[in-house]
Amino acid sequence: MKTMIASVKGARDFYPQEMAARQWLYERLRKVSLRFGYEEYDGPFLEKLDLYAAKSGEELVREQSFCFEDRGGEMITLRPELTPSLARMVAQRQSELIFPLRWWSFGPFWRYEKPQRGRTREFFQWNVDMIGVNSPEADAELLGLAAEFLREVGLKPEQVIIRVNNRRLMDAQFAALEIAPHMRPAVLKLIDRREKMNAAAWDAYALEVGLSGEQLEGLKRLLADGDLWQQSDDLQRVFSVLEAMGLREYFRYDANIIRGLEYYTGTVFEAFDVQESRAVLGGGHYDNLVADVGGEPLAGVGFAMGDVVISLVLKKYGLLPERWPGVADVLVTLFDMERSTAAFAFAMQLRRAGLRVVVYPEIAKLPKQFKFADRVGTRFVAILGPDEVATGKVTLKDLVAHEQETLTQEQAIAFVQSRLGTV
RNA sequence: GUGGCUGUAGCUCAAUGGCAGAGCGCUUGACUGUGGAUCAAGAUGUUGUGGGUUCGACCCCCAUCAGCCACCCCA
Repeated sequence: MKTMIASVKGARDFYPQEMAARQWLYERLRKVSLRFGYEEYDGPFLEKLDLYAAKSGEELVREQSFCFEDRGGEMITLRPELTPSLARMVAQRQSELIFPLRWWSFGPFWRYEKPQRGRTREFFQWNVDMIGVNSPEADAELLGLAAEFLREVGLKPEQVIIRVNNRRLMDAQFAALEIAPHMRPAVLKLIDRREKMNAAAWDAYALEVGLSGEQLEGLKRLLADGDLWQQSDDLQRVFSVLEAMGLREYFRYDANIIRGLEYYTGTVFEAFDVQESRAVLGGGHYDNLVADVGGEPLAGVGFAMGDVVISLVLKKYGLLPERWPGVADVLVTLFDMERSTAAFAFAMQLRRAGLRVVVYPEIAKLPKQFKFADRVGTRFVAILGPDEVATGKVTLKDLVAHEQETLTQEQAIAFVQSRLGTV
């Protein structure tokens, strides 16, 4: 084999089989998005570096995104996330858009990270946002949409659970523990890291952050309290709506859910594969989406889901279809040179009747042509040999039913359509 | 960005420092107008890449690339 140029690190090839899986996923999330009245949109794949520098940490952008200088000397970034583009798009037309708006998107993103299982440098992400509203009911709708997607793809609450918390609730609890406001970001980070450290190391880390022993004990009590949500009016209303939607079983209150992002101000949530505690999707409520890019403050709620982890999870639970429908319904064989024009003509009739048809592209032995049909998964094989052409007929074999009949061409079309259930 | 494990046929993997193999898949035939099954025969490798040690390297050493695992991060 000649030397081959390797693909870019962390990028994936989508062979037809993988493309079918991607399309399958897209169709399902699209279906759920539309069912809830969300409109599809997209931003540009290229953005100015400044757009992200304004919001995210500069270091993150510089070290974890693909940046380059264009010919005019401008720093351009392959979009690492959609939210800043969304904020700009909303701000640009803030006075003419109808709020609350419900938008969703599915497209490629790039992050310059070290690839490993479940993490690639090029990935697809589903983004769903409701903007211009500030209510627990809006949060609940979006949570419900996320859960409905899980249900739609066949994931059960025992497999993937959505853990929910609320930043304001946590803030009130911190105040009750007399944790000073300036320490709260560090405490949030502390909580975020809890599941990744052993208990003793975490305790030490907590004291290092500046918590007193008493505060640490209080914090632990708080994190273990599964009923804490009852002290939050927001969460009571969120869970009540989810209950009414019949999706309550997908959700669990968990004080450990914080989310790294600074702009979340209210309800936050993360869906996890229960077995591996791997994050499948995440999001939350924000008070101010567009002010950083020059608009008037707007509240909203949104979440994002990458295609990589959800695909791994679906595959693990056997929910990704293994076999995709074959590329065609009918293979028309070529018998010999003299009979080939009849084959091409018949194939065209089948296509005009709405069937997916391939003609074997060279004259070959019938066993070879049948084998090809079997392997690519066409259900029917049509033969126009000397006998058929002489009588204006066609022999049609159903490879699934192991039956064949010699019919007129009109009968043959009807035969295939009825067996495929397309009529 | 840090540390670790792994890289051998299209795929999954063997091979004590001494002739590079198996299963699956693939090609052809048994079968000149009929796929899957069976049987037979056949093809396929610069052992990721580049150096080094050695009489001799898939094996040992160094570097590099890629994948995986744990950190980091997770917008």
